[in-house]
Amino acid sequence: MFMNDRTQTFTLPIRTADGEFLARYSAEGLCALDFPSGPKAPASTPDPNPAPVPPHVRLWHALTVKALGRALAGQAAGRLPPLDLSCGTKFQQTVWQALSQITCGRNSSYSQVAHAIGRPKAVRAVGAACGANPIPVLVPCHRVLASDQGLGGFSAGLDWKRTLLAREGVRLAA
DNA sequence: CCCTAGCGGTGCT
DNA sequence: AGCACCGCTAGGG
Repeated sequence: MFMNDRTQTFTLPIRTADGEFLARYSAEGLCALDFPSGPKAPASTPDPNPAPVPPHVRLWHALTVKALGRALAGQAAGRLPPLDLSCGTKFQQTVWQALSQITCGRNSSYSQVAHAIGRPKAVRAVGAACGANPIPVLVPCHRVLASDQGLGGFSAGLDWKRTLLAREGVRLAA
Protein backbone atom coordinates (compact mmCIF):
# COMPACT_ATOMS: atom_id res chain seq x y z
CA MET A 1 0.00 0.00 0.00
CA PHE A 2 1.03 3.56 -0.57
CA MET A 3 0.49 6.18 2.04
CA ASN A 4 -2.67 7.37 0.34
CA ASP A 5 -5.01 5.39 2.57
CA ARG A 6 -6.71 8.63 3.44
CA THR A 7 -8.82 8.08 6.49
CA GLN A 8 -12.07 9.23 5.03
CA THR A 9 -14.40 10.86 7.48
CA PHE A 10 -18.06 11.73 7.12
CA THR A 11 -19.83 14.72 8.53
CA LEU A 12 -23.57 14.47 9.00
CA PRO A 13 -25.95 17.11 10.34
CA ILE A 14 -28.41 16.58 13.14
CA ARG A 15 -31.29 18.99 13.28
CA THR A 16 -32.63 19.62 16.75
CA ALA A 17 -34.78 22.22 18.40
CA ASP A 18 -31.52 23.69 19.68
CA GLY A 19 -30.01 24.04 16.24
CA GLU A 20 -28.02 21.90 13.88
CA PHE A 21 -25.31 19.74 15.38
CA LEU A 22 -22.65 18.13 13.24
CA ALA A 23 -21.53 14.58 13.82
CA ARG A 24 -18.22 13.42 12.39
CA TYR A 25 -17.36 9.81 11.80
CA SER A 26 -14.01 8.17 11.27
CA ALA A 27 -13.48 4.56 10.33
CA GLU A 28 -13.62 3.72 14.02
CA GLY A 29 -16.81 5.48 14.98
CA LEU A 30 -18.11 8.85 16.10
CA CYS A 31 -15.07 11.07 16.49
CA ALA A 32 -16.59 14.51 17.01
CA LEU A 33 -19.82 16.28 17.74
CA ASP A 34 -20.07 20.00 17.09
CA PHE A 35 -22.54 22.36 18.65
CA PRO A 36 -24.70 24.46 16.35
CA SER A 37 -22.42 27.12 14.98
CA GLY A 38 -24.18 30.44 14.61
CA PRO A 39 -26.64 31.93 17.08
CA LYS A 40 -29.36 30.99 14.63
CA ALA A 41 -27.41 28.25 12.92
CA PRO A 42 -28.70 28.30 9.35
CA ALA A 43 -28.80 24.95 7.59
CA SER A 44 -25.34 23.74 6.69
CA THR A 45 -24.26 24.31 3.12
CA PRO A 46 -24.89 21.07 1.30
CA ASP A 47 -21.76 19.35 0.07
CA PRO A 48 -21.72 19.88 -3.72
CA ASN A 49 -20.07 16.52 -4.25
CA PRO A 50 -20.81 14.31 -1.29
CA ALA A 51 -19.11 10.96 -0.95
CA PRO A 52 -21.60 8.16 -0.48
CA VAL A 53 -22.19 7.40 3.17
CA PRO A 54 -21.50 3.75 3.95
CA PRO A 55 -24.25 1.71 5.59
CA HIS A 56 -22.39 1.21 8.85
CA VAL A 57 -21.97 4.95 9.20
CA ARG A 58 -25.67 5.41 8.63
CA LEU A 59 -26.28 2.98 11.43
CA TRP A 60 -23.90 4.83 13.73
CA HIS A 61 -25.55 8.08 12.83
CA ALA A 62 -28.98 6.75 13.64
CA LEU A 63 -27.70 5.88 17.09
CA THR A 64 -26.14 9.29 17.49
CA VAL A 65 -29.32 11.09 16.48
CA LYS A 66 -31.38 9.15 18.94
CA ALA A 67 -28.88 9.48 21.75
CA LEU A 68 -28.45 13.19 21.20
CA GLY A 69 -32.19 13.69 21.15
CA ARG A 70 -32.54 12.01 24.49
CA ALA A 71 -29.54 13.77 25.99
CA LEU A 72 -30.86 17.15 24.93
CA ALA A 73 -34.14 16.26 26.58
CA GLY A 74 -32.32 15.63 29.82
CA GLN A 75 -32.66 11.87 29.64
CA ALA A 76 -30.06 9.13 29.63
CA ALA A 77 -28.52 8.91 26.18
CA GLY A 78 -28.91 5.15 25.93
CA ARG A 79 -26.97 3.20 23.38
CA LEU A 80 -24.17 5.06 21.66
CA PRO A 81 -22.32 4.33 18.46
CA PRO A 82 -18.69 3.34 18.90
CA LEU A 83 -16.67 6.36 19.96
CA ASP A 84 -13.34 7.16 18.36
CA LEU A 85 -11.41 9.11 20.95
CA SER A 86 -8.07 8.49 19.33
CA CYS A 87 -7.54 12.16 18.63
CA GLY A 88 -6.68 12.61 22.30
CA THR A 89 -3.59 11.81 24.30
CA LYS A 90 -3.54 8.87 26.64
CA PHE A 91 -4.33 11.14 29.54
CA GLN A 92 -7.21 12.83 27.75
CA GLN A 93 -8.70 9.53 26.72
CA THR A 94 -8.56 8.38 30.31
CA VAL A 95 -10.37 11.49 31.42
CA TRP A 96 -13.01 11.24 28.69
CA GLN A 97 -13.55 7.64 29.63
CA ALA A 98 -14.12 8.67 33.22
CA LEU A 99 -16.55 11.37 32.15
CA SER A 100 -18.69 8.84 30.34
CA GLN A 101 -19.38 7.12 33.62
CA ILE A 102 -21.05 10.08 35.24
CA THR A 103 -24.67 9.19 34.86
CA CYS A 104 -27.51 11.45 33.83
CA GLY A 105 -28.72 13.77 36.54
CA ARG A 106 -25.58 13.36 38.63
CA ASN A 107 -22.48 15.41 38.64
CA SER A 108 -18.86 15.39 39.64
CA SER A 109 -16.00 17.82 40.13
CA TYR A 110 -12.65 18.26 38.46
CA SER A 111 -11.06 17.10 41.67
CA GLN A 112 -13.24 14.01 41.91
CA VAL A 113 -12.45 13.06 38.33
CA ALA A 114 -8.76 13.53 39.05
CA HIS A 115 -9.03 11.14 41.96
CA ALA A 116 -11.09 8.71 39.92
CA ILE A 117 -8.37 8.33 37.33
CA GLY A 118 -5.67 7.95 39.96
CA ARG A 119 -4.06 11.35 39.48
CA PRO A 120 -5.42 13.28 42.42
CA LYS A 121 -3.22 16.28 41.79
CA ALA A 122 -3.82 16.58 38.08
CA VAL A 123 -6.91 18.61 38.74
CA ARG A 124 -6.13 21.41 36.41
CA ALA A 125 -5.10 19.06 33.69
CA VAL A 126 -8.47 17.38 34.03
CA GLY A 127 -10.09 20.71 33.35
CA ALA A 128 -7.98 21.17 30.26
CA ALA A 129 -8.88 17.67 29.10
CA CYS A 130 -12.58 18.38 29.57
CA GLY A 131 -12.17 21.42 27.40
CA ALA A 132 -10.65 19.23 24.71
CA ASN A 133 -13.52 16.75 24.75
CA PRO A 134 -14.42 16.19 21.08
CA ILE A 135 -17.85 14.71 21.82
CA PRO A 136 -19.64 17.04 24.23
CA VAL A 137 -23.11 16.16 25.51
CA LEU A 138 -22.68 12.45 24.78
CA VAL A 139 -19.37 12.43 26.65
CA PRO A 140 -20.88 14.46 29.46
CA CYS A 141 -18.18 16.96 30.35
CA HIS A 142 -20.97 19.34 31.35
CA ARG A 143 -21.54 17.26 34.48
CA VAL A 144 -18.19 18.30 35.91
CA LEU A 145 -18.40 21.26 38.25
CA ALA A 146 -15.87 23.11 40.36
CA SER A 147 -15.32 21.80 43.86
CA ASP A 148 -16.93 24.85 45.37
CA GLN A 149 -20.04 23.88 43.38
CA GLY A 150 -19.37 26.66 40.93
CA LEU A 151 -20.02 26.01 37.28
CA GLY A 152 -16.44 25.82 36.16
CA GLY A 153 -16.01 26.39 32.45
CA PHE A 154 -17.45 25.12 29.22
CA SER A 155 -15.87 25.59 25.84
CA ALA A 156 -19.18 25.91 24.03
CA GLY A 157 -20.30 28.57 26.50
CA LEU A 158 -21.63 28.38 30.04
CA ASP A 159 -25.19 28.86 28.81
CA TRP A 160 -25.04 25.43 27.25
CA LYS A 161 -23.66 23.94 30.43
CA ARG A 162 -26.38 25.50 32.53
CA THR A 163 -29.06 24.41 30.09
CA LEU A 164 -27.90 20.82 29.89
CA LEU A 165 -27.64 20.50 33.65
CA ALA A 166 -31.01 22.12 34.19
CA ARG A 167 -32.67 19.73 31.77
CA GLU A 168 -31.32 16.72 33.62
CA GLY A 169 -32.54 18.21 36.83
CA VAL A 170 -29.16 18.87 38.41
CA ARG A 171 -29.59 21.35 41.17
CA LEU A 172 -26.83 23.93 41.36
CA ALA A 173 -25.75 25.73 44.47
CA ALA A 174 -26.14 29.48 44.56
C1' DC B 1 -14.56 38.42 49.27
C1' DC B 2 -9.93 38.53 46.70
C1' DC B 3 -5.24 36.89 46.17
C1' DT B 4 -1.68 33.64 45.83
C1' DA B 5 1.12 29.57 45.25
C1' DG B 6 1.19 25.10 43.59
C1' DC B 7 -0.35 21.73 40.69
C1' DG B 8 -0.07 18.51 35.93
C1' DG B 9 -0.72 18.02 30.78
C1' DT B 10 -0.21 20.00 26.33
C1' DG B 11 1.50 22.59 22.59
C1' DC B 12 4.64 25.76 20.77
C1' DT B 13 9.62 27.34 20.21
C1' DA C 1 15.33 22.00 26.99
C1' DG C 2 11.99 26.10 28.32
C1' DC C 3 7.67 28.43 28.65
C1' DA C 4 3.03 29.90 28.59
C1' DC C 5 -1.14 28.61 28.41
C1' DC C 6 -5.59 26.14 31.03
C1' DG C 7 -13.09 24.54 32.07
C1' DC C 8 -8.54 24.02 39.19
C1' DT C 9 -7.92 24.03 44.34
C1' DA C 10 -6.71 24.83 49.08
C1' DG C 11 -5.19 28.09 52.11
C1' DG C 12 -4.54 32.79 53.87
C1' DG C 13 -5.58 37.59 54.25
